Amino acid sequence: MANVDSTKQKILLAAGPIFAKRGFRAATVREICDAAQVNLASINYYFGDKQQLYIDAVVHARQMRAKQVPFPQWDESTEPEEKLRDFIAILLNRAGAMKSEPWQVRLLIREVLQPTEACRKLVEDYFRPFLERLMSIIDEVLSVRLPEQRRLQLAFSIIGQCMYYRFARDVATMVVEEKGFDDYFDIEQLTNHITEFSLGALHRIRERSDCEEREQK
Amino acid sequence: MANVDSTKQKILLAAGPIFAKRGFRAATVREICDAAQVNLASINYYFGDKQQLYIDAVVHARQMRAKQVPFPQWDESTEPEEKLRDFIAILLNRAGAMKSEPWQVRLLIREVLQPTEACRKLVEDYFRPFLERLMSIIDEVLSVRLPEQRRLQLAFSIIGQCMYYRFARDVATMVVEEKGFDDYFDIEQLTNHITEFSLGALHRIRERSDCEEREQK
DNA sequence: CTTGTTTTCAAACAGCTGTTTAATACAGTT
DNA sequence: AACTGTATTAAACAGCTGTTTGAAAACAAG
Repeated sequence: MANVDSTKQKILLAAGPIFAKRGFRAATVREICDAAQVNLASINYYFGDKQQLYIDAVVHARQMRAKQVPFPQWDESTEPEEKLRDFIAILLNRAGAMKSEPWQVRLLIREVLQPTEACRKLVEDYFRPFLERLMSIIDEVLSVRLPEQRRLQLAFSIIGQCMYYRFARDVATMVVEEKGFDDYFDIEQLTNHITEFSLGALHRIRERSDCEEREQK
Repeated sequence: MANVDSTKQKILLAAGPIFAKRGFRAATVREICDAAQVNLASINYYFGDKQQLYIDAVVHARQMRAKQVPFPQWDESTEPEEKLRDFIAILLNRAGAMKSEPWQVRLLIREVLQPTEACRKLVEDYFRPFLERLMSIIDEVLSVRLPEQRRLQLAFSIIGQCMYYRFARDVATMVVEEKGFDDYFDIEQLTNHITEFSLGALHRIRERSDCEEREQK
């Protein structure tokens, strides 16, 4: 039953890349069954219908991806600036910025751009904890805890910079393809740039908040 | 022939919102023809096939959107920081950040995320000039012209912050919906935040580049 | 082996898809 | 009034879609 070669498992493994490549609608059950080398009726037998197979495939992809790029172990001596750099590198890596990403990412991105029923779990189990972790790093960098909406805006500014290279990758590549793009837009370079850019902005905010405190006194 | 009520025009106007809502594949010629109140065969008669209608609809959407949110007139006395703020506001407005956007935007976003044949023109006529304009503003803010790849990275960091609120809008809304999101994430607030964040980062870069110049001397 | 259950299979189904066709209606011209 | 090129229409077409079906096969338990 729980064998990795079981029909249900074969379907689930074959469905992920195909849903990722074509999207829910364009992916056909015949293509999935051909790839899984199972009979056409198997999807309905094991999953009920195509939609339920899709939901299961998304959940499965998230579980796989969470293990593939784990967070490092930080101790108390780790500087918050160092944590921020790690976080940005992880986000760029998980998102597969500026390079062909694994199918799991493509499947998750589809849910971000056009959420279906599969998305709510995704947010609660995956995105929200991710965001909270970033916001606490921001707190450390700033040495103060700003109001909630400010923390969110700052976190979104950092996430936005990273995810842009995934969302708009094709267009960005087209725009600058003749300028020797590849050399300067690998993940390491992007990590350096986004970390520097964001730390510059955060330190500027800290300085100003220090000034305001002094003025109020 | 060129009447706005001509059959071809009716099809083009009806096709845009439907392609935007459903995507190329899920949109059906029957739905478009019903909405346009024309016969089923009219699309093939005037456009050849469904794909050509889609390409024409994308081009049409771009032309409409370019007029809807124009750039302001800047003179020589306009501060570069002011230009940057205007630019960010325009980008957020054009992208329809954090609110239901016009169908033209939705159609263009589809091309950014998954380019088809219609995308190349879009890049050359629309995105590339937009990017160049931003990079020249960055030059003004920094008072120096950095190497090309640095200018690009900086521009992408600013565009990425803005476009995040369009790309990940649904997820972002879900993540923070219970926190009184709406009040702090309208376009004006976002313009203030992203401008401040980006200027902080840019000014920090300018200071450092000044230091490096001084060290080299 | 026999029985009962689960799994697999080829075939068919009903519905929707983009496209084509041939007949018709409508202008403008001679 | 007859002709002509264009525009519209209802109908049909061929193909693909997800799903269902009923029987065959495989399997496990007694």
